Amino acid sequence: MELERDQKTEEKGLRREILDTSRRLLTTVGYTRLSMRNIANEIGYSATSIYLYFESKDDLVHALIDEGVDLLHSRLAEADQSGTSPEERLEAMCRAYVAFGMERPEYYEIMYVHHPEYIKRYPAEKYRKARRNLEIMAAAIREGMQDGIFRDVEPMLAANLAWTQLHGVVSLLSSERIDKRIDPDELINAACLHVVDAMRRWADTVTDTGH
Amino acid sequence: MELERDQKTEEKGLRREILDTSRRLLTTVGYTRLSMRNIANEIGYSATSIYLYFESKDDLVHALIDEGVDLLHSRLAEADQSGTSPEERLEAMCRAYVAFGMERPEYYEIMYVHHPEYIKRYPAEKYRKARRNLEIMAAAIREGMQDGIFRDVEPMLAANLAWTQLHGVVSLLSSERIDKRIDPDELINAACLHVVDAMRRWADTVTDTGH
DNA sequence: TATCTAGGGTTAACACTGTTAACCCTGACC
DNA sequence: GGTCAGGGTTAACAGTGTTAACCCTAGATA
Repeated sequence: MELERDQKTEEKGLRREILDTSRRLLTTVGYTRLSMRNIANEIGYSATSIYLYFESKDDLVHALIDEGVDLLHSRLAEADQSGTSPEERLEAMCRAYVAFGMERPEYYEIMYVHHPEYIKRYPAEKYRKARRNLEIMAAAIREGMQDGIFRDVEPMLAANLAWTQLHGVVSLLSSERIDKRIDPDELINAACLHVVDAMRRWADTVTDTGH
Repeated sequence: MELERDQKTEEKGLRREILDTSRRLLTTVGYTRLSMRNIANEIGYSATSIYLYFESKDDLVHALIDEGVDLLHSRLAEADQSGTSPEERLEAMCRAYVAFGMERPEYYEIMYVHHPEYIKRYPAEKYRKARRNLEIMAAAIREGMQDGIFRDVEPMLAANLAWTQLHGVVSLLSSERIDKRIDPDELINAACLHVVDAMRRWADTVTDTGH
C-alpha cells in the first residue's frame, strides 16, 4: 500500500494500465478495433470502469495523441541536432517526419488523419504542445534566413507549407492511394528535397501576392 | 410503366433515389451521420431495402466517390483549358483542386481522407478512372517539358508530388489543424505557386538520387 | 462499537451502427 | 389456378460509446 502511494506520481495504477493496453491495441489491431470493451477485456475490467479515469473515449485518444506528439518531437529534435547547416537540419527533420509517419501509422492516423470530430475537443494546452513540432522546423528556417541561405519569409508560414507537403506524402502513401508504379522512396526523397529547395528561392513569387 | 422502362437507362428508380438522398445527406449532415437507417428514413423505405441495390455501405460510398471523382475531373479539365501555357494551366489546375477540396469537403473526405478500410475494396475500374485526375496534370507537365520550360522528369512522378502538396494543404486546412494565425489563402497561394515552381528547377537534385 | 460515507467497480440499459435471415405479398407466366 | 420470382418488410445479431443505478468494502466519525 505504501509502495503504491510512492508510485502515484508516476500515474495511478489502473489509468496507467489502460493507457498501456490502449497503446498496444492501437499498434497491433489498429484504431478501428480500439474499443472500450476491447480494452477492458484485455485488462480484465469492465468497460465502464475506464470512465473512472477518462471522461470519454476522446479523452483517452487525446492522451494517446499526446504520446505520439512527444514521440515525433523527440525524433525531430534528434534530426535537428544531427546536422550543422540549417539546410541539412531542415532536410533531416523532413526525413524524420516522414519516417515517423510511415513507421507508426497508427499514431500518425489519430494525430493528423482521423476525423475532425474529436479534434475540435482537443484541449488547448495539448494543442500548444503539438505546435512545438512546427516551431522546431520554423527555427531552422529562421536561422537559414538569418544566414542568408533562405529567402526572407514568415518562418511559421514556411514551416506550415513544409508540413503540408510532408503530410500529403505520408497520408497518401500510408493510405495506399498512391499508384503502385510510383516508387515510394523516390516520392519521399523528392518531397524532402523539394521542401528544402523551396526555402532557398521562393519569396519573390509568394510574398508579393500575399495581399 | 412504359415511361419507366424508357428511363431505365438513366438509372433504376429507387437506386437513383438512394443515391440522391445519400449525396444530399452527405453534404448536409456529413459522413458520420450518413447511415443506412438515416437514408432509408429519408426516402420512406426500410434500411434493408438499400441492400437490394447496393451490396454494402462500402458499395454505396464507392458510388458517391465516383461522383466526386467526376466532379473534380470536370473542374480540372475546365482549368486545364483556361490557360495557354503549361505553367498557367498547371497553376490553374492546382487552384481548381484546392478549391474543390475546400468547397466540397464531404466529397473530398470520402475520396481522399477517409479510412483505408473501404478503399482497399475500391474496385479496380473505378480506381483507373480516378487516376485520370492525375494524368490530366501529368499531361500539362509533360507538355511543359517538351516546351523546355520544365525540367526533364518522369511526369507521373511529378504529378504525384504535386498531388501530395495539394492534398496536404486541403486536408490539413479543412480538418482545422492549421493554426488560426496562418492565413489560409496565403498558404494555398504559396502551395500552388510552389508546385509550379518546383517543375521549373528540380530534376538535377532529384533524379540523381533516385537509385 | 455502530454508523455514515466515499470511492472503485459492476451490471443493465439506451440509442445507435452495418448486416443477415426469414418472411410476405403482389404480379406475371404456364 | 398454381408456381415462381422479385421488391420490400420485420426481427435479430453483434458490435459501438455512454449513462444510470447499484454494490461492496475500507476508513473516518459519533
